[in-house]
Amino acid sequence: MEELINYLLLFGNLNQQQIELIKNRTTELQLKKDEYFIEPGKMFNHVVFTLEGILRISYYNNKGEEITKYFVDENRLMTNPYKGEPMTEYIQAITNCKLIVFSQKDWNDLSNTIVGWDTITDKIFQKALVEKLDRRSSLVSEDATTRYLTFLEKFPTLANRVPLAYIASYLGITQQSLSRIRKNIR
Amino acid sequence: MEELINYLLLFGNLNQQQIELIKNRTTELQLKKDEYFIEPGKMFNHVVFTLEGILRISYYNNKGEEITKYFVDENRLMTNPYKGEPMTEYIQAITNCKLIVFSQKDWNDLSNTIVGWDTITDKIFQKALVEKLDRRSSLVSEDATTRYLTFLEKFPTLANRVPLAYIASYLGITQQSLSRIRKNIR
DNA sequence: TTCATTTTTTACCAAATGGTAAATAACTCC
DNA sequence: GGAGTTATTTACCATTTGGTAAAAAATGAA
Repeated sequence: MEELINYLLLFGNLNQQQIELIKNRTTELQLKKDEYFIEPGKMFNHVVFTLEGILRISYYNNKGEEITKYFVDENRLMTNPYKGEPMTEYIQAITNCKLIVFSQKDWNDLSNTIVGWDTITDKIFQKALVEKLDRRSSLVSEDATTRYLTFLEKFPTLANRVPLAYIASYLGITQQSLSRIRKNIR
Repeated sequence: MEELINYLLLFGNLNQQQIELIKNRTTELQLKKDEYFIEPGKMFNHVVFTLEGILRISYYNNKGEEITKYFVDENRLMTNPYKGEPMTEYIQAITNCKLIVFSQKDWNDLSNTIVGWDTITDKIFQKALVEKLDRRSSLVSEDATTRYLTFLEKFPTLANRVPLAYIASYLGITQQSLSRIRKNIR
């Protein structure tokens, strides 16, 4: 809970009263390892903050392969960027997760009550998007080994907590290749 | 000019008075083919709308290769997502360009004068980011031929107007490979 | 612990892509 | 139009990565 408040405070100011308003609107949700939180076709207009655990966002490409688009680790705010449209992606818990979930109604209430709420949270969402774009972008021009090394740099804590197959899929290589790369770099 | 207004109106309402305010704040800028508009290290807190021509956003990776991160074609609003920080990327005109440029001051004035300005423009910037992320993301898991076919689908008008080397760089392949792919798919 | 299941590693060969180099084509500037 | 420049294509071979298959290791359940 405090984690969320501290995170929000990095992007703007909130007084004690506003912080109480926020706390009153939060719901905790636990997910078990491997559990799918959201699947394609479902509406998802909630906002989620990750207290513990790792989420994986994935989809099936037109070759029928399941592609990991990105991971969401602890202390991140996430939402459906195509708000109002059915999800096209899966959200899956890779580990046991503890989440804070805002319903669309609660989120709107906060938006209407707290001056600057949208400014703060839009800043957060935009920053997350820009970072994701940069990471995904740099992968395109790198060879497989460099992709993995970059991944280790950017997400040093994820490598041991995420199954190899998901990392390989995120990097756009086969798991055999990633296994070979792991061997070669040590 | 009308193009910009029509574009903005796709994302929210503006009355005639507000439209006049916007028009009064616009400056036109022409760029010649191959001219660099912005280079790394420079501050760029402007907002640009593309009336005519194609821009290319690029950077040097750590192997010293110049990577094309994305193209900006006609009728798009663009800005530096790392506002306040020096640019890390180049913005180059690939063709002769006619742009509308808002200075930071003019932009802020609009933001302070027009109710809903930030809502409209943030929506535009976020949508652009989400689309870029999706496109870049899908490239990661595709082979070279599929990358090019996807590119043709998404940007049918760009293929003939952008030099092959830039497209290859955008797709993360060599220009020789792209040339070979072009031959094979006809 | 033991067995069954899942994950990761390894091996081998085929296919795709990269790197170097040169030829051809297209474009620019006098 | 012609010379020089730049962009694109082609060829050849080396290297990387993928696909199939199987072995080894790790994990989980009884």
